[in-house]
Amino acid sequence: MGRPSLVDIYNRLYDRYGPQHWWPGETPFEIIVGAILTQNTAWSNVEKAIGNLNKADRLTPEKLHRLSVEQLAGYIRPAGYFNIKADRLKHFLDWLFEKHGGSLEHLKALSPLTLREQLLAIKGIGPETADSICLYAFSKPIFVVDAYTARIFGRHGMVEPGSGYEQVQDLFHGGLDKDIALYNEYHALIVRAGKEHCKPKPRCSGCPLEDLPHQIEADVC
DNA sequence: GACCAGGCACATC
DNA sequence: GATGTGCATGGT
Repeated sequence: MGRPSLVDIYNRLYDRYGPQHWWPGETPFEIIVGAILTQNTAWSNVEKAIGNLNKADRLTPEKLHRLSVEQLAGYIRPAGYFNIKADRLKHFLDWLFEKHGGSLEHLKALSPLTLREQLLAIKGIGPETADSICLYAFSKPIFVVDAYTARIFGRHGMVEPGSGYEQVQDLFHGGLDKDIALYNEYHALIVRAGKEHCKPKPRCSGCPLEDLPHQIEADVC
């Protein structure tokens, strides 16, 4: 088996797992909040935090913006890192209201790269969070890279070991059609496969990509 | 109890 | 520029 294309790998993942129905958020704003809360955190914990905000009827930009950082932290506690994330939500909301009048429509009207650049300038929003917001909240054609993406494609020798975020992203931007639905589903499938088969300590057995070439022999279980 | 989770900022070398 | 550390809850 030689090196497969990105599309081959996509098909293999899709055949195994089927559509993942991402992003599991109701509205663009809920997706943005979820993107910040899910930083290094299991989605099940994020759901509890978002549930708290929903139950308290706070899940709009206006209502969240009125809360103090301490109040925010109280609601999002189950998501972990709640002090830091409350601060990050606050930074986003302050920026949203100061620079864009609190309007998500205003954000949606920005070009993909302008939106990405502005999001990255907000303290607490790094490349993955910015790109998740661009793709999943605003349907911008930007591929989302996460720890699983780097790990899986690194272990299979498709990106150089130690590659940075943009280098991994370039692989996908260069090798795939600029297709929002494809970007959306591909990232979700990578996360799905990673959860089951690509832990930091390798457990490749049963992985749909198990028989593909691996970079480091020790990475094959 | 150990390990892991859909990162990021900051300190230090 | 690379590498290490703090941040925290909750599931397996």
